Amino acid sequence: MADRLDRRSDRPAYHQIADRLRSDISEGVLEPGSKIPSERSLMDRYEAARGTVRQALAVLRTEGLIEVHHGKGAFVRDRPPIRRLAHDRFARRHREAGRAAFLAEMESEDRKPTVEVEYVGPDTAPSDIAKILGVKASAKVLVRRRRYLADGHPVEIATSYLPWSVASGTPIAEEDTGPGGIYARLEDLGHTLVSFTEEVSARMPHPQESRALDLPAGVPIMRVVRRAVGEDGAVLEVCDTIKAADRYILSYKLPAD
Amino acid sequence: MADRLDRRSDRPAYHQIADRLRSDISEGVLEPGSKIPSERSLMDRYEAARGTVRQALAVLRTEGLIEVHHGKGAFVRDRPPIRRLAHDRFARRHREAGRAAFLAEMESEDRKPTVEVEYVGPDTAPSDIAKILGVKASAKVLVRRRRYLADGHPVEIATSYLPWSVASGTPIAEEDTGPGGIYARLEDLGHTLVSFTEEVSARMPHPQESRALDLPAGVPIMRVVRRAVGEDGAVLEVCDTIKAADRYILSYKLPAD
DNA sequence: CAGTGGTCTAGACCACGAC
DNA sequence: TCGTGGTCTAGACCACTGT
Repeated sequence: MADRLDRRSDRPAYHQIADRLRSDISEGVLEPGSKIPSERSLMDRYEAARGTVRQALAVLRTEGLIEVHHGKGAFVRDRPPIRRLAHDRFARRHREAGRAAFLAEMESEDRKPTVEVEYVGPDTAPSDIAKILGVKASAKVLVRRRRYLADGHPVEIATSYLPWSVASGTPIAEEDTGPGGIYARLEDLGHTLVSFTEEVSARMPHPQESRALDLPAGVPIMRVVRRAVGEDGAVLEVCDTIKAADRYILSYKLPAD
Repeated sequence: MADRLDRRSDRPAYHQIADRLRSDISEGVLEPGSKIPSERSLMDRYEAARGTVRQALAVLRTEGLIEVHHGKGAFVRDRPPIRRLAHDRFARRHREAGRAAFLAEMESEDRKPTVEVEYVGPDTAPSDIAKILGVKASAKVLVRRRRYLADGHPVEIATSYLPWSVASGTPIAEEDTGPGGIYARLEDLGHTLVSFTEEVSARMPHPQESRALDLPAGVPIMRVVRRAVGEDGAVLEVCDTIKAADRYILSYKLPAD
C-alpha cells in the first residue's frame, strides 16, 4: 500500500484520511453497510500512527457517516427508510376512527408500534412548560412520560403535561387512555380542540436522551413542543417530544393567507 | 489538586472527566461564556495524560456544550437568543406590505439582515427536487442560491428551484426580485399561491455546509424543503434551506380538523 | 485463538493569541 | 515571549467478536 498523504499540505493528515474515506462513501466505492478497512490496515496504507487514523474515524463518526462496533469494525451507516408525518395527523377524523397519532402513523408505514408508559401521575412541570400551560411553576400537573418504538427500536420519547384540574380523575390519568388517545378523551370531556401549535428545534442529544433512544454518535435529535388549544384559547396540554432525527421527516402545511 | 478519578471504575477516565465538567456547566458552576481550565491544568487536577483530557473535551464539543479557540482556550457555549418563525410568515399580507419573509423576521427581531445572492440562473435540479417540481431531472430550471446573515453572521443557506417556463424572462430571474420577494412576483405574474408545504428534517452538517454557516462543532442543521403550490395544484417553486439549528425554532400551526 | 476497536500514556513539535 | 490548543508518534494493555 502506498496511498501516501501529502505531508507538506496545510491540511492535517487525519483530515486527508477522513476526506478520502468520505469521498469513497459518497461515490459509492464504500457502499452503505459495507465494512471500512481496519485501523491497523489504514495505518499501513497511509503510513500513519494509530492515533491519527482514529482521529480521522472520529471525524466521520461525528458526521454520522459511519458506525463503529467494538470487536467487529467500522461500517458505512445505512440510512433507514424515513417516515413522514402528515400535517393532518391530529385531525379529528383520526381520533374518531379510534387511532392515536403514533399508532396511525406506524400502521401506514407497516411497522410494529410499541408504547412504553414510563410514568403517569402528578408532578410539577419545567418552568417553560408551566408558563405555556398557564400555571405556576410549583403547581401540580398531570405528567405522562412514555417512549415509542418502531419494530422494537426506540424512535421517540414524549412527555405530556396537563393541568391537574383538567386531567384529575379522568381516563387521561390512567395508564391506558383508550382508543384515540388523550385528545379523544379531552373531547369526550367536553373540551373541543381547536388547533395545535408545534415548535420544532434540533440539537445534539443529552447523554440521557442518547441512551433512551439508543442513538449512534453523530445523530441529532428534533425536539417538538406541541400545545393543544381549546375553544377559549386555553392550553389544555403541552407535549414535549424528543425524536431521533435520522428517523423522521416532519411535514407541515402553511396557508398562503 | 487532588480531584482524583475512580480508576477502578468501569467508566473510562475521559468520561468521568467529561461528566464532571458537564455537571459543572449544567449547575452553573461554569457559567456560559466562562473559560474552562486549560488542558494542562486538567492533566494536573485529574492526574491524566493530555490525550485523555483531550478526549474528554472532545465529548463536550460534540455535545455542543463548549467551544474551543486555538491559543485562547475552551469556553462554555453561550446560547444565542433564539428566533421564532411565525407560522404565518408566508401570508399574503406580508408580501403586500413589500416584505420578504426573512427581512420581515429580522426586522421584528431587531437584527440587521443581509442577503448574499450567490447564483441566479439556469441549472438542473437534484433528482428529488425535480420530482417534486414535476420536471425531468435533466430539465433546465431557474436556480437561485443565496445565503442569509443576521448581524453579519450566517444563519441559513437556501436554494430555490423554479420551472424554467415560469421564471424565464421575469424579475424572478434577476438578482434583485424587488419588494416582497419571488412569491410577490409569482402573484404579479398571475400565479395565485394557495398554500405552502414544509418538510423538516435534521442532521449533522456536511463539511461544506459547516463552512458556509460557520458552525461550531456539535451544532446540527435543520433542513426545510418548502414547496409553493398554485391554484391547480402545480408546484411553482421548491426551496431547499439549511438552517443553523442553534439559531432557529420553527413554529407551525395545525388544524384540529 | 486472532483480529477488531477502546483506552491510556509520555513525549514531541507546531500554530495561534495575548501581552 | 509564554500559555493556549492542534497534531502526531510509538507503544502498551484491555475488551469485545468471531473462529
